[in-house]
Parts: sequence; structure tokens; C-alpha cells
Amino acid sequence: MQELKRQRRPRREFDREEGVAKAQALFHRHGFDGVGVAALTEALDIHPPSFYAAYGSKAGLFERTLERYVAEQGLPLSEIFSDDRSLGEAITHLFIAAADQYSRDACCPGCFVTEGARAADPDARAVALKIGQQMIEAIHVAIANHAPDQADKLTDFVVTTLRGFSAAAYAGLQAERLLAVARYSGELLAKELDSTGR
Amino acid sequence: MQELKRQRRPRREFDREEGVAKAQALFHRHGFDGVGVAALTEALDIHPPSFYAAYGSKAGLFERTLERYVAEQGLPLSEIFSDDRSLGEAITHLFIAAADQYSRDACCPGCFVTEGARAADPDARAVALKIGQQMIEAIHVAIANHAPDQADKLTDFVVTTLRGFSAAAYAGLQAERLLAVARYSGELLAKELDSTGR
DNA sequence: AGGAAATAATAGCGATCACTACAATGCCCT
DNA sequence: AGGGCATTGTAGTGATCGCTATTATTTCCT
Repeated sequence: MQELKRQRRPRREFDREEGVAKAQALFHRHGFDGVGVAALTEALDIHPPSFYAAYGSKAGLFERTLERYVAEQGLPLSEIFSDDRSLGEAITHLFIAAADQYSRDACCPGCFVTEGARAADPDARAVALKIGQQMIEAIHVAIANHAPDQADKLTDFVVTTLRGFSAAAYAGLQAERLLAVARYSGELLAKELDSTGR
Repeated sequence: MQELKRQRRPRREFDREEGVAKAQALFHRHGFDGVGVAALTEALDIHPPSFYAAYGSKAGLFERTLERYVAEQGLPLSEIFSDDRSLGEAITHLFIAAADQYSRDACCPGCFVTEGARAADPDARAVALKIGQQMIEAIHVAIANHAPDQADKLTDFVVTTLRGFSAAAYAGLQAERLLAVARYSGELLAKELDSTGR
């Protein structure tokens, strides 16, 4: 009985950060529940034990992809809400920047954090919701800096509008049309804010 | 060896339509991917073969729940866009009706069709997208009836805004705050439409 | 009453899920 | 050179996925 040792493919190191990037694209495109560990290990060209040694769990990797997204593609709020802009101008810029970001890559439409919070998996959901809440609070702070008395109301409006942009992009609205909606939304709000004295 | 026939529970008829209603609640709350056939058969108190005999497949039942939702909870566009209202008034009413609908039942937030289109399953996705497209076209027709030259632009804006309401409700925004956003959004748009001569 | 059609129940199908035990391989340090 | 150790490989875990073959039961029609 020929029991000689099976040949084994030579061992290759694999780049953890590159794995996070590839996983981010997959999660963004198909959602947390739409990507299995098998698809991830195949995309990273590794095997399950390496996957778990590197990232702990599927949900753990998902969290790292979310953090990467915020760090690399998060909207620059402090720049958008610069002091030399009126609140209306700033929010218009925010709308346009978000619409551009959400529809730029047709392969990964919408806000990764917002869309990621729709995962059926409770762990993944909780992580995405937590990060999303941080973004909302940052927007609230930026708005409150210009208009403290209307901050709550305007934050609800802005965040809801941004959610709409993300969902529209995710549903396939083309970049040009989404940007037109963003400009229009900003224009409507800016006119109102100007007419009511800031 | 006592091989006497096992007792079988007496046979109960089951109400197909009631099954659709129960499934609708489950799908709406947890999403298509978040509800397994096991959960459905348990909720309907039937067994898998009865399930498939009645509904064909999980995706088939999902389609029936979507149709039920549209028939029973679809927004009454022809009433909202009645002729004695300006376009701004009509869209404001649409926004408020949608916000109310999406946030009324905390257990089933958002638009079932819109949120259903996020399913990872391609069949379920396709069905929800198709029905959603029909709703969008109905909105487009209603708007074009008032303002044919701006119908495309305004439909993009309105649909994107409604998507935002649905997503915000789904994310947990309370009814009162969502309604405030809806009133504000309608007000902004109505002012613009009035100022530019309808 | 008796046969046919319809519907339900038991039990289990293959596939995929996230995840892991264990052995072989490579690199670094002594 | 050789031991320690981290990391990879193969192979497979139990659980759940959507779904079904088969049998048992009831109802309806003649």
C-alpha cells in the first residue's frame, strides 16, 4: 500500500491588511449574510484555520472592514463643516460628498456602515450600529456648532436624507442622478436656513 | 416487540391566508434571510411538506407577502395626489403618510418592499425590486400629472427621500421624530415649488 | 359504502453554514 | 545544525439551510 507522504503546496504568507480590503469589498457588495466563510477564504486564497487565526471570526473580520472603511472613506466632517461656510453651504457639501461617495463605485454602492447594519446576524448588526451611531453623533456635534437650537431637528433631517442617498445608491440609482438629488436637497435646505436668518 | 402504529396528531386544516399574514410579519421584522423555513413552519404550526404544497417555496411565500403588503398597506397615491392639491401639498402629504406608515408599528419598521429588496437571496431580491419599481413608476405618473417637465427630477428626489424614511424607521428613529422630518422635508419642497411657480 | 383526490405527518435528503482538531511546514534564534 | 514557535495545510465537526420522498389520514364524490 503506497502510503508515501502527500505532496503539499509550498507555504505562502498572506497579507492580513490586504485580506481586510478584499473582505470589505465582498461584504459591501453582498452584505454580511451574503458572504460565507468559504467565499472569504477563497477570495483571500487561504484556508479556514489561517482565516480564524488572523481574524478570530467572521464577525471580527467584519468589524475590521468597517473600521477600515471609516478610516479610509469616512466623510471629512471637520473639513466639510469649516467655519467659513454657512450651515446651509456645509450641509449641501455634505450631501454632495456623500452622494458622490455612495455612488462612485458601482460595485460597492451606498454607505458600508449603514448598509452593513442590515445584517441578520446580531453580532454584525451590533457592530455596524455602534459605528453608525458614532457617525451620527459627529454630525450632530458639527451641526450644533453652527445652530445649537436646531441641532436635534436638523440632525434627524440630515441623517435621514443621507440614509436615503445610501439606499438609493444601493438600489442602483446612477451617480449623476443621485448627485442631482443631493444638490437639490442641499439647495432646498440652504434656502430655508438662509431665509430664517442662518 | 410492540410495533403498533404510532399515534398521529389529528389532522388540522390550516388557513393559507393567515399563514401569509404571519409570514409577512416575520419577513418584515427579520428580513427574508433572517427567517428560515423552520421558523416559518413553526409559526404557522405546520410541517414542511404542507408549507411547500401551499406556497411552492420560501421565495414564493415571500412574493405573496409582498403582494399582500401592497394591497393592504400601499400608500393611496391617487388620493394623496388629488387634483385639488398643489404638487407641494401632495408630496408633503405623501411624505407624512409614508413616515406614519413606516414608523407606526415598531415591530415592523420601514417599507416592507424597500427593505425586502435587501435580501441576499437573488430570487427574493428580484421580486421585491420588481414590485418596488412598480411603486416608483406610479409615483412618477402622479408627479408627471402635475409637473411633467420636472417629473424625472422630482421623482428621484421623492423616492430617495422615501427610502430615507424607510431606512430611518428601520434603524429605530421614533415615529414622532420621523414625522417631524417628513413635515420639514415637505415644507422645504413645497416652498421651492411655490416660489418657482408650481 | 367505496374509491379517488387532497392534504397532512414522519423522516431525511444533499448542500452549506461558521468553525476547529491535528499534523506538516517554514522561519527565527540559539 | 537544531529546537521552538508561529502559521499553514488537510480533513472534518455538528448545526442549519431549503426542500422532498414516502406514508398515513381525511374529505368528497359517486
